[in-house]
Amino acid sequence: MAPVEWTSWRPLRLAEDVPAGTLAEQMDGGQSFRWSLADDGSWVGVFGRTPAAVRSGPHGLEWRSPKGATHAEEALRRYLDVEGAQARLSEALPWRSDPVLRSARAAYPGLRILRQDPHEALIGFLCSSNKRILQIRVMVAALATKLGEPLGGDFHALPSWEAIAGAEESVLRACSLGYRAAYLRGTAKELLARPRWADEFAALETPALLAELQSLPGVGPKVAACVALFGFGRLESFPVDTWVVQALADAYGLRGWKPAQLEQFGQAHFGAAAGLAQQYLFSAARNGRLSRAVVSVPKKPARPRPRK
DNA sequence: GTCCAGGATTCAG
DNA sequence: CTGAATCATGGA
Repeated sequence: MAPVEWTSWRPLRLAEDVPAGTLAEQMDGGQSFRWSLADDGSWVGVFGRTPAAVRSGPHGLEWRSPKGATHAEEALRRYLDVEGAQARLSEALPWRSDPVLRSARAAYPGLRILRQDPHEALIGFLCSSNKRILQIRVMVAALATKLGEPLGGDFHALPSWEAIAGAEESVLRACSLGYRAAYLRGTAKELLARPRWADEFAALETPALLAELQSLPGVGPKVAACVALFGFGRLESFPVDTWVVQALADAYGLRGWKPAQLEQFGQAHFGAAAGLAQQYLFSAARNGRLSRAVVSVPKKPARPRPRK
């Protein structure tokens, strides 16, 4: 395997600067599971079928790709939302009146929701249940290496549904998937017959999208919310995992609330970019940087509203 | 050994 | 409908 020849580093010219701490959280904070920290401090990985590297350099965020890659810059600018749509959405979040959100947002300035493709998000979060981020990354890397198309160097695309559905049991088991192997195979078998599934799903309103996602094996409320947020750009989606449960209990006084109730609270309280607010809180909570001040103690709704 | 992880599914009530 | 048990694996 010939070593990869990289282009020189080039600036991305962001709407808002991204410090190294924010970049680390963005590339390895539980959104995508495809990026690794290289010895030189840069983040190296594959998005879609494009290998790339990014780093927080002396002149802001910089990128490079293997020589010969076409459209890598355009794709990366989209992936990282360089154009700044999320900068405006973040500004519009209620951080002025919410000191918990304000401190979480200040801890990770410039943090963005990665605009992953649906395939990447779905495979990643099918592996995510009851697993830590590091282990999810290992599982996804094994899937790509064993079943994904080689992209040069040691880079591999994520496996197609056809490759997953046709994989030997021993191969999947060697990816440390545990019981999630059945989730992946089950979803692969259903989507194998729907090559346009991502386009069909993308045409749905968010409630219908969530319902369609949850009809897949291994996709429950939380995984569906993550795939909608990270894979389909539904910024209003508010995934509730164990960290968000703890963050909302500690900092918002919402002890004893069930996940569906917390999801309803998050969307009502944070609005159109609730998913982005969720990512600030998730990152702050997971890294022990969440403000402990209770900002509000709303009344618990009598019944969680069904997701429709 | 015990507990937990960006939970989902199945089953008892 | 809700809550508990179960699932496979690895790290703290």
